Amino acid sequence: MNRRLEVLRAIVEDYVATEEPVGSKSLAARHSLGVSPATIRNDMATLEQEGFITQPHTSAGRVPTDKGYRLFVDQLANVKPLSSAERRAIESFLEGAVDLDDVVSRTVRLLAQVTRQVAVVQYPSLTRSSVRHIELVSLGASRLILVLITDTGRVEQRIVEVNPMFSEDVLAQLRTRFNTLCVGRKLSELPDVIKPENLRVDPAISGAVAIIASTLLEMAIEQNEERIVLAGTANLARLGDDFTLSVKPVLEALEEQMVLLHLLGDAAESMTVRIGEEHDLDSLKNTSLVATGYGRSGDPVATMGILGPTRMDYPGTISSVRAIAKYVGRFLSESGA
Amino acid sequence: MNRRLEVLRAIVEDYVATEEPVGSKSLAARHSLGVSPATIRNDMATLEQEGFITQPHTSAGRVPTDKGYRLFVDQLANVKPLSSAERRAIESFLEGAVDLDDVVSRTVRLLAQVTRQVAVVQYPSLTRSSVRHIELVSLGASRLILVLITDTGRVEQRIVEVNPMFSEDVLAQLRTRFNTLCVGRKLSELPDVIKPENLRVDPAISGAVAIIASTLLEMAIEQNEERIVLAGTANLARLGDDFTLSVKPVLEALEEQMVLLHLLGDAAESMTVRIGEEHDLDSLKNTSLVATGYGRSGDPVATMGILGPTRMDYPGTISSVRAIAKYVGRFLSESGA
DNA sequence: CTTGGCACTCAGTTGTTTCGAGTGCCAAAT
DNA sequence: ATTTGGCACTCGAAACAACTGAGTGCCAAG
Repeated sequence: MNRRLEVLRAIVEDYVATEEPVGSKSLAARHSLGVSPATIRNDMATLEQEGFITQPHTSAGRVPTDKGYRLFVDQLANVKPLSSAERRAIESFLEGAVDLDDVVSRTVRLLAQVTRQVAVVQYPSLTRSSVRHIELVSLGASRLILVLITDTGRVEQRIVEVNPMFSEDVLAQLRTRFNTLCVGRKLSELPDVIKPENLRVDPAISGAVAIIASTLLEMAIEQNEERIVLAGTANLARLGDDFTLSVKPVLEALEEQMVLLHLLGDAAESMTVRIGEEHDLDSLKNTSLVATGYGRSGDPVATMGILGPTRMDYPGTISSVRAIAKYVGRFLSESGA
Repeated sequence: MNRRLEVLRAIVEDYVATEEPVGSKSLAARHSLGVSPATIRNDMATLEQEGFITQPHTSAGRVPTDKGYRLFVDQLANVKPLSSAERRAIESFLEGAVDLDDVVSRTVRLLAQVTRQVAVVQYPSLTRSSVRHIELVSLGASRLILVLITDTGRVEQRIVEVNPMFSEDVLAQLRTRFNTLCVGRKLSELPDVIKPENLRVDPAISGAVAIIASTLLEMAIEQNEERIVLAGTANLARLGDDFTLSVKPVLEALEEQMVLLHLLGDAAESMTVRIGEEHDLDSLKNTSLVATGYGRSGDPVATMGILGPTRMDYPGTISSVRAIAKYVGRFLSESGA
C-alpha cells in the first residue's frame, strides 16, 4: 500500500531529525498525511510485522530498523540537491592544493566537515595507477633511493642497499632502462615487464639490479601500501549518548587499516550504502557506510566515503559524498595529465 | 615536611590506580606510612591549603590538583625502567620499516599502544633537515614535477607549470645547477642560496626557472607542511566517563594541525610534561602532554609525545616516550646517513 | 606532634510514586 | 473494507524520599 510507505518515510525523516522514537500522534501532526493517528497506528502495526520498524519498548514510538532504512534509501529517498553555498564551499576548499597529499587531506577534511560524520578517503590505488617516472638517486657509498611516481600523483620511495655503488654512468643507464620498460604501464603489469631477460646487464652488477627490480615490484604490488586517511572522528562523540558507548569499538575498528581497506574494498565502483547489520564487522553493527569510487572521469582509482550512525540523513549525505567525489575526480584529471 | 610529600605521592599513585578520590583511611591501609589516618588527615589539610590536592565535594576523599601532579612529576616520580618485554616489543615493532612514512606510522601506533594514550608524532621538520637531492622530471608539454628529498628521508614534491617545456638538456643542466647549490644545505638556508645571481641562466628561460626556484623555496619554508600524525584516539574513549564528556573538544582540537604543531612546538628539545591548566587551550585543560624531541643522536629534528588525562601514570608514560624516542632516533641515524 | 573518638556532611543508591506519551483493540462511521 | 474516535492499559522517565557509609574536621588526651 502506498500510504504505508509514506508513513515509513515520515518515520525515518522524523526519527533522523529528532533522534527520538516517533509516535502516531506527533507523526500525524508534523506531516499532513490526511489521515488520523489511529490509521497511522494500523499502518505502523503492519510495518512492524514486516520488520521495517520496531519499538524500543512497549509504550514508546517506533524506530526504523536497518531493513527500514534500506527500503528508505532504495525507494523513498529523493535526492537533495546541494545548495550553491555548499557547492562553492567544495570548490574553494580544494582550490590551491599543491600535491596529492594535499588533495587527499583536504578532501577528507572537507567530507568530514560537510557531512559531519567520520570521513574516509583512500589514496589512489597503486595497482590501478600507471608509472609516470622512476628515479634512481645515489645516496653515497652503498645506498640509493628508488622513487616511483604514478600518474595519479603518488610518490613512493624506498632506500635500497647496493654494494658497491654503480658509477653515475651506469646509474643513468639503469634509470633509462627502467623507465623505458615501465613508464605508461599499469603497476599491476609490472611483474610482466620487469624480468631478467628485459634487464640484460653486465653480469657484474646483475645482483644489484635484481635487488632494485624486486624492490620496485614490491612497491608496485604491496597491498599493504594502500593508504587511507581519516578525519572527523570528533563527530563520533557528537552522536547520541547511546551511541557514545559504542564509540570505542568503532574507533578501534577505524584505526585498523585493514578494516578500512576491507570496508571500502567492496564499494569500489559506484555509490554504495551499507547499513548496520549489513556490515561484516560486529563493531560496526550500528553504523552505516556511504561510499563511492572516484577518479578520472568514470574510471575510479580509489574510494572515499563516510561512516556514521545508522540514524543519519541519507539523502543529504549521499549527495554530498557524490558531489565531492565527482569534484575531486575532475580535479585529479585536470592536474593529472 | 618530608612525610607530607610522601602522602602526596601516595595520593597521586592511588588516585591514578583506582580513579577514585582517596581517603585517609584507605591510604593508611594501602601504604605502610607508619602513622594513623588522623595524622594523614592533618597532612592532607595542609596539602589542600597549599593547593596540591582538593576535594570534589565535602565528604569525599582527595584528588591531586594540577599543581599536585606538577610537584609529583618534578620531585616525587621515580623512574620506572622498561621491562625487557617492552624493550623487545619496541625493537621488533620498528624493525622492517621500509621508508620514512613507515617509520613514522609505526612509531605513532607503537606509542599509542604502549602508553595506551593518544600518540602524536611529528615528521622530521623540514626546516631542520638538509637537502639530499633535488629532482626535476618532465611530465609532458607544460608540466614538470619537482621532487625534494631530505636527509631525514622526507620526500616532498610539487607539480610546476612550465610553458614551454625545456629540452632534456636544459633540464639536466638545471638539475645539476640546483643540486650543486642546495645539496647538503639546511632547508632553512635555501633562501640564502637560491638567488637570481646564483641561477644565471639564458634569459629566455629565466622566467620559468624563477618559478621553479620560488616553488622550491615554498616547499622549504612552508610552515604548513610540517606534518603530524595521530594514533590511539580510541584510547580517549577508554578514559573515565567524566572524561568522556570532554572527548569531543579534545578530538576536535587534535584534528587541528595547527593546534598540534603549537602543542609540540614548544616541547622541541628535551622531555616536556605539560599538565592541565598549563596548556594554552581551554579544551586541553584536563589533559596532559608528555613529549620529547627525537632525532639523530641528540640533535632533535622533530617531536613526538602522547596526550592523556591529567590522571595518568606519569613515571611509566615518561619512560615509555623517552625509550621510543631514543630508539627511533637511533633508527633514523642508522638508515639515514 | 600524634592519636582515638565523635559528631557531622553529603554523594550515591535504592525504593516508591507519579506522569504521560504511546499503544492495541473495538465498535461505529464512512 | 477501510477509517476513525474512544478507552483501558503499559511502562519508561522523572520526581521525590529515605538510607547508607566513606570521609571529614575538630578536640582532648597521650
